[in-house]
Amino acid sequence: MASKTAVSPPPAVRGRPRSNVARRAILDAARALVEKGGYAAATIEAIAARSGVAKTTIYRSWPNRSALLVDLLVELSAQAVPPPAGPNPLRALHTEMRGIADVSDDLPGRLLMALLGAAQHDTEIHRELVDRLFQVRRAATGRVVRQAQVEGALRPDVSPSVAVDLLVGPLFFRMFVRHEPLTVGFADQVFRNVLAGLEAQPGATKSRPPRAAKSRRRAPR
Amino acid sequence: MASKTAVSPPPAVRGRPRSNVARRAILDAARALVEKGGYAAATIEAIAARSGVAKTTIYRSWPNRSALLVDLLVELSAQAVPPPAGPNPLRALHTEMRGIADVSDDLPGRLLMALLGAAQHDTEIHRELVDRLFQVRRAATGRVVRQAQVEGALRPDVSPSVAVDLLVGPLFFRMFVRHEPLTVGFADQVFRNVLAGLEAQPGATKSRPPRAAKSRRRAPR
Amino acid sequence: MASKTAVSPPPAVRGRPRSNVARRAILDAARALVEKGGYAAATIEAIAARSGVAKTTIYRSWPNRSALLVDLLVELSAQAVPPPAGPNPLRALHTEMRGIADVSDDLPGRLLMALLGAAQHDTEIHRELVDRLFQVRRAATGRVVRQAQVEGALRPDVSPSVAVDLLVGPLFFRMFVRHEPLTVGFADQVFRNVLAGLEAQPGATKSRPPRAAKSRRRAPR
Amino acid sequence: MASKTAVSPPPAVRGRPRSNVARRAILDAARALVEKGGYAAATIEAIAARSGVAKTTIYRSWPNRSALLVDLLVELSAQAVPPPAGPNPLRALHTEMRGIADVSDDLPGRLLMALLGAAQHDTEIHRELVDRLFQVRRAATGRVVRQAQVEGALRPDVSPSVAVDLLVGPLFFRMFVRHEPLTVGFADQVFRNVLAGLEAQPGATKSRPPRAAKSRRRAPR
DNA sequence: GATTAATCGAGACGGTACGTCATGTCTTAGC
DNA sequence: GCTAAGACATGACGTACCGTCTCGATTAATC
Repeated sequence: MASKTAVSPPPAVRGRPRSNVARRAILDAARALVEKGGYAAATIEAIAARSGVAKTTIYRSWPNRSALLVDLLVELSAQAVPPPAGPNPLRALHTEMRGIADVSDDLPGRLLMALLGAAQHDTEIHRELVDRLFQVRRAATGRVVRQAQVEGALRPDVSPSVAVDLLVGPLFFRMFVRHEPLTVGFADQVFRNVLAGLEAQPGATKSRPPRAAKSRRRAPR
Repeated sequence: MASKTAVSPPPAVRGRPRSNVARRAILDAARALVEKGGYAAATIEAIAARSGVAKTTIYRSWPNRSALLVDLLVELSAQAVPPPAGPNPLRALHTEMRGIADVSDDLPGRLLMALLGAAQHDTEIHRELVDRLFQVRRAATGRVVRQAQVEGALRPDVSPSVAVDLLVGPLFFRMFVRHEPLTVGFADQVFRNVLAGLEAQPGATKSRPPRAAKSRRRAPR
Repeated sequence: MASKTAVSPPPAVRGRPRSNVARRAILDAARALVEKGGYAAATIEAIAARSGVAKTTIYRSWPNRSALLVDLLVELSAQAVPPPAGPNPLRALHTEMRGIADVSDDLPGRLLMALLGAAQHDTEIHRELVDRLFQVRRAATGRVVRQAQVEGALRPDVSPSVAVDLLVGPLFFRMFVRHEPLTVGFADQVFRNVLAGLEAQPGATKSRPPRAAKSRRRAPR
Repeated sequence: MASKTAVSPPPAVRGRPRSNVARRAILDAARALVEKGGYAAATIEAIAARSGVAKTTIYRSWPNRSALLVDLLVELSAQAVPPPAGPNPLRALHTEMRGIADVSDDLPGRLLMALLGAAQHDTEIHRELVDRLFQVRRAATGRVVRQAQVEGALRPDVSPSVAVDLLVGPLFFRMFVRHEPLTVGFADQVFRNVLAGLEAQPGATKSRPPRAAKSRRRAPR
């Protein structure tokens, strides 16, 4: 003990380590429950029962069921939609949108919807989702937009953040608000029509009549 | 008696009619609770306690608290954002989007978010929201888009349904997914940039004077 | 409907005539409900539903369901066990005890048990039972005992009230406390053995043939 | 450890043990409520409120309030009327009857009456009462009767079970059916008069002429 | 190899809210 | 006028999960 305090703080993990077996069993049980009964079925109680794990063990690793499910979602989505990449930024954006449409009806998509729903009542869940899912992805997509602007493929006067909202907003709207199937065809339409408004004009690259821009940009009120 | 059987059976409301006093008290209590404690605070139990009404009376009129809150929302939003109208369709669309941004942080907006959240777990709520709120409004907005297409202000080859998604999708995305303040400025940016992709090309179809575009883009109000 | 008023005797009385019809329907419904679901099934609500009568109508005639059921019981028991009668008082007593055993498992018996049970929590029911059922019968039985004493068949130094308790107490005890079948054989045993203690001693007062006492004690069956 | 595996697996009480503090608080609260408001006042809700215990905790130990109250009654009666004992069986019986009369108006007596009432509607309660209260006591009393028969103090041709019914039946009848005070004087009268019929005849022991019995045995009607 | 400390399962605990049931009172419309 | 229908306040029911808290029994790293 003397040596322990004397030397630099060694990791010194005392006691029995957390069981990976338990962790896996918990996440698997949660996944199965969400799959067949939706978010509502994945109660801590049910997860514990199904995984053969004590509630205590769950609460030792997660503060509540939403945190657990966010973990599950992160795990699932990591292997679902890879972040946008490739030499052609516009194509990368298009690919990503189609990817979103693709998984929207699978488990990760439905789980995301459920968690986004819960996030409306629970700030903590929202923060978790933002920190662990949205932020990374959004930043990546934003960078692709920025690159397209640099290359002259997109108008540079639109903030990448707004551009991303324009592209993915309609997709989420369909899923989340309208609860309608998110087809690849719809993703294509959104991509095409939004791009039409964002693309740099054929002849005019970066210079656009300032006056028009002004009036367009004028804040009403 | 003859007349009764002769004519169609009158509704013949039997028994003691529902009390409007109770209904008002319930909705008012729900509103107050949502206002100060959010959706989570508006439990049936709390609503009953605050309104001085028996739980059974609430359950007699609504199957669960979400149905009740949808009723409340319908009531509130009726007086909040009027459906798009006016001679100039583009201006009407713009006005509507600004209206949405305007109320997004008020009670109706927050309540809508909460209910949309609950709708992710409860099909019934979703159906209610669609039937009693979205459908009417969406149809109205769709008609305005269609009119703009007829007048040659918007490209006719984009389905009005998709156009509406492009316009309002980003707004909901901000509110619902990103939980960021929905400013009028943002609504303007969305409107402007989406329009840029949707409006009829200058020399293309119906030939509309470019200058007109300017005024069209001017913020209403 | 025209035929209805045309044919059947037009009671034509506006308010009241329904009264007796309703009363019968109520009691019949109550009886049916008790028969198939026991006391617990005969709620005012259920009786109203089954009889097609409004709850109000029931409450106009009875203060609560127990009062109603006491009425039903009185009706039923009137035709079940007639009060003790006959020239030979001892035989009358014996007959009555056998009568009680006989009906103990029929509807009146079971209903009585249920009401006696409810009477433990509800003074009102108890008073009703006493006033409308027990008192009359008990008085009659007491008179028979008294007569037997006068005739010299029973010892005169035992209060008739106590004698009645000795005779019927064990019967009720079996039914009520032990919930065991009340056979005629058991009634006989009780009668015989209690009588052995109550009857006048052979040579004592009115001189009864000793042999009778002996035989009386023989166990039947 | 060796011994543990060697021997049969011990009961192995898993999980957190039931709290005796909670149990005591619950029973005490129940007792207090019964004391001042009768059986009706001792609702689960009220017991929970008064004892500061959660309803769930109560339901974890008892299926319903009657089961709880039976437990309370067992506890109370254990210290109230001790089972009959002593060298002289007749005196023991007499003492027991006086004991019953003694406590009949105290809490255990009133509680027993209430539970017997509830038992008329609820088989489960009845079974509990029989198993945990009546059976033991009845067996003890029966043994005393048997002993008295062996000693020649009581006629041997009467089943002890019937004898017990004859002795205590009238007491319960008074309490339960007539709701009249159970005095020691009444207990004495019952004892004396029943004994008069059960006592072995001075000279006559077991021989009784079978023939006379027939006519008297005839079923009246 | 013994000590030790955090893990594990199990399940009891105080809570909150749920949705249901029956009570007895009341308020309508209808005949 | 009384009836049927049914809304109403009340109060208790029994259930579901929540997140926390004991328990005794395992582990593995440290001593």
